[in-house]
Amino acid sequence: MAWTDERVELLKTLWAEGLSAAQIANKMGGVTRNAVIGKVHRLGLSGRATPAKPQRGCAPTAVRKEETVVKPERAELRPVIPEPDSIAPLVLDSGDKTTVNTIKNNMCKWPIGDPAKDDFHFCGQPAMVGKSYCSHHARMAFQPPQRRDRTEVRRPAAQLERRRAAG
DNA sequence: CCCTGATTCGC
DNA sequence: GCGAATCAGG
Repeated sequence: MAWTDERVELLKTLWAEGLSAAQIANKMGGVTRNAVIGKVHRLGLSGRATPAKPQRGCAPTAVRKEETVVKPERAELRPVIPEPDSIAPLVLDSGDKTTVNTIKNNMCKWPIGDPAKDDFHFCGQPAMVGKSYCSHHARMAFQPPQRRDRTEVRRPAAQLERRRAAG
């Protein structure tokens, strides 16, 4: 399937409409979301409605606004990568928060805060049946095994073989 | 696991 | 120029 003028127009239109690359690819047919994204890039349409995102590589450097970055004490928000059934034992006594003593079997056990501190608690959202986390956190917990170290993942030789096998 | 866009690089 | 594979993040 080639990118005819009409198809490019449609692409630009849908992209401007706010549809995702996958949605556009699905609508147009004959192309995958990768093809759509690739084309979008070549057309210089990237960026769209996703401003607050430093692309990738986590190297923001400059571009800093003091008016939005205000964090006096950030001691919480620290996923410690727990295990589905063995959250580290910890103190309790809090009442309001979903602590180790108030959490139920059907509540999300995603830890929030530092297990060594008093404000440690759990997500507490309704967890999926048979799971220990809510749908959102359940996905987060599965991320690790996918990719972790990537010092030399861009090895041409490694990709080369993959290319020839699938390409 | 599902998804999103971003990037690379052989073709 | 194209787009699969992959990355990075949610």
